[in-house]
Amino acid sequence: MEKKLTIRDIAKLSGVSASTVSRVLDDSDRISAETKKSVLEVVNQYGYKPQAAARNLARQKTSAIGIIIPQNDMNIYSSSFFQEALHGVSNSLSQNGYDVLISSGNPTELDAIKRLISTSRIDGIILLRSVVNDASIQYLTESKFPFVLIGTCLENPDVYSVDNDNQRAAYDIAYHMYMTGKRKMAIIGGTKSSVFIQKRLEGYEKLLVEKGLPINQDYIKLENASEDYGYQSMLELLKSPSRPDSVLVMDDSICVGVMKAINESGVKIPEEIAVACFNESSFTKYSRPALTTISLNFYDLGYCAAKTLLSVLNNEPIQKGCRYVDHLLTIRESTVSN
Amino acid sequence: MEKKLTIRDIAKLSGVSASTVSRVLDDSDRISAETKKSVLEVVNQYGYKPQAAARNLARQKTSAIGIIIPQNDMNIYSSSFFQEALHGVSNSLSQNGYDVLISSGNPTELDAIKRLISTSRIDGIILLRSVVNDASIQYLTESKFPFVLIGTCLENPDVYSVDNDNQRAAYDIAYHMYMTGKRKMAIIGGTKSSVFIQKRLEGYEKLLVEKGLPINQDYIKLENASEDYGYQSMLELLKSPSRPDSVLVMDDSICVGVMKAINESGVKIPEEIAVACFNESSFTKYSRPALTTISLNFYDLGYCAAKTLLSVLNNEPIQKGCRYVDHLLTIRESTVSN
DNA sequence: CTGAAAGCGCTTACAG
DNA sequence: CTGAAAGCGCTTACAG
Repeated sequence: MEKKLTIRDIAKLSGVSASTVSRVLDDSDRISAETKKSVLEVVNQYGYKPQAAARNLARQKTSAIGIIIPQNDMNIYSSSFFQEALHGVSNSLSQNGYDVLISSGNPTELDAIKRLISTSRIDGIILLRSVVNDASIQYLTESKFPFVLIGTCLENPDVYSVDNDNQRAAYDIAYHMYMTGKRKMAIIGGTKSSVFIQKRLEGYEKLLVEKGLPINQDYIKLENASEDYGYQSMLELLKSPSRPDSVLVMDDSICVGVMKAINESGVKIPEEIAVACFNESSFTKYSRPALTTISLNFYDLGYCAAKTLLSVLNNEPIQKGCRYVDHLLTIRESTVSN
Repeated sequence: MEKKLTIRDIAKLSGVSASTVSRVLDDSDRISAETKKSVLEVVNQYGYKPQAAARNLARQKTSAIGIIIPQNDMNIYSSSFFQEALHGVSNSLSQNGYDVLISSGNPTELDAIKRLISTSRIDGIILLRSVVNDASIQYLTESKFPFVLIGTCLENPDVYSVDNDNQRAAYDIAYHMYMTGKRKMAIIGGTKSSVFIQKRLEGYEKLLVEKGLPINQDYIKLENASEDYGYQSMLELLKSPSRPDSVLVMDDSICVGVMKAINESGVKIPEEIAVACFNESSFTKYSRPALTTISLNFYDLGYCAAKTLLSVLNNEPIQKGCRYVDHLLTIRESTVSN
C-alpha cells in the first residue's frame, strides 16, 4: 500500500488551496469552470478520494446507517428476506455515498441499536422487523433518532415505514378462492404477535364478512411458523368433520408441511381443497401441483426503505406513516384446475 | 437528542485533562487506580462514549471491515449461508470494537472492494466466496490489503482462509456409502468452477481410487446447481443401463429435484439407491425417507474468519493458508435401512 | 471565485 | 502518573 495522498497533496499538485479542492469535490457552484477542470484532472490522475473518517468528523455526520441482523430462530421470514432486503438497502444507499453498518442484536436488538448510536457510528437506522409494542421503535421514537421500519407499526401510525399491503394481499387471495367457488377457507402458519400476520388475518376476515361467510375459529391456525406446525395443523383440518375446501398458508416453508399432509391423505388439489401460500420459492414452482402464491419483493422493500430514510435524513418534506410496495398474485394449478 | 458530550467535557467534570480521560478509556496501565476510578465514575454517570469518527481519524485506522453481499443468482450457497456467516462475523468482530460494513458488489465485487478501500472505510475484508482465478483475491493480494477468504484459494495456498474440509466431507460420505455396500456412486449438482465442488469431487474420487472402483464420468453430473438440474440428472441416471446404487448431492435444494425424480420412478431408497446430500434443512429432516446429510456450520465459518482477520490486523504471528471448520455427518434412513 | 484559519473530537509522542 | 501541544485529514464560515 502506497502512502495515501491527502487533500493538501492534491492542492499542492494543482496549485490551489485545500479549500478549493474540497469545494471542487463537493461540486460547489462557487468554483470557476477552469479551476474545477484542472483540479479534477489531478484528482483523477492520482485517484484521490477523501478519507471517510476525516470527512465525517468535519461534517459532523457519519454517512452511515445501521441494520441489525434478525435472529433467524424466530423463523418469521422467508429465508431470502434478509439478504434481498439488505441488497436493496445497500444499492439505494451506496448511490448516495452512505455506508451500511451491520450489527448482530447482542444481547438484544435494542442494545445493539444503543451501542451504534452512542458511539456516533450511524445517522439513521432501518429496522427489518418489529413486534407488537416493539422496544426498539419506542426507544427510537422517544429519542427522535431517524429510522424507517420495514413493516407496519400498529401503535404509532406516524412511524415512517415501508411494507407490503398484507391485508390487501390476503384479501386478494381469499377473493380469488371465493371466485373459484370456495366457501370454507382456512388460514395456517405464523403467530399473531407478528404484525404482518395480524394484517393478513384482517384481510382474510374482511373478505369473509363482505361475502357473508362465517368466521370459523377452527379454521384459523396461527400459533407457530414451522413446517411441522403446518403439517400438524393441516392433518387436524383434514380430519375435522367440517373439512375446509381451501387453505391459505403464511409462508412457503410452512406450506411444505401442509402439502405433505394433504398428499398423504389423498385429498385432491384443487378440487377438494385449494392451496395458496405467501412467498415464492423453488418449492412453490416445482411442487405438484404448482402452487398459487403471493410473492413479495424483498429487494424493493429494502430499496424503498433506504430511499425513505435518506429523505428523512435530508429533512425533505415527506409524508408520515407507511408506504406500500406491490405484491404479486401468481395463480397456478393448486387453486385452479385446468 | 441532547448535545453530545465530548472528551473535554468529561475531563472538566472529573478535574483531569483530556489525555487522561483518553488513557483511562483505553485502559492504559500508566494511570493511577484512583484517577481511573474517579474518571470512570463520571464517564458512566454521563454515559460518555468516544465518537468513532474522531477516534478513527486520530488512530489512523477505521476499525471496520468490509463484506460484499454475494449475488444470489449464482445459487451457489445454501440460502442461509449469508445470514449465518454474517452473524458469526459480526459477533466476533463487535466483541473487539470493530464494525462490519456491507456493500453490494456493484457493478462487480472488485469495484465495490476498491471503493471501500480507496475511501479508507475499512481496515480489512472478508470474502464470502471465490471462483477459480478470482479477480478480487488477485487484487487484494497484490495490493497487500488484509483479507480472509471463506473458502479455499487454489492458486495461492498462502492466502488466509477458513473453510470446511470439503474433500474430507465428500470422502466421508462416500466412505459411508461404500461401507453400506454401495459400489456405483453418482455425484450431482453444482459446477466445477466452484472451488468447493472441485474439492468434493476430489474426495469422492479419492475414495473410489482407494477402493479400486472405476471413475465413471457418466456418474458425475456437475454442470448446474438448480433443483431442476437435480431432477433432470437423476432422471437420466435412473434410465441409464448401469443405474447407480447411490448418489451424493451437493446441496439440499438440488436434492429436492433428485428426490422427486426417484420418487416418481418408484425406485426404493436406500435399498436400490441411497441418497445423501450437503446442507441440512427442513427438507432433509422431514423428507420421507429422512436424508443423510453433511451439515456445514456457516456461523462458525464467519466467526472463525473474523477471528483470523483480527489476528492479521493485529500483526499476530499466524499460520498462512487455510483453517478448517468441522462438518457433521448425520446418518438417516436414506442411506441405511432399518 | 478563492484562501487562511479555525475547528470537528479524538490520540499520542514528548516532557516533566 | 499526568498534561500541553500537535496532529489525524477533512470542511466551512469568514474575509476579500
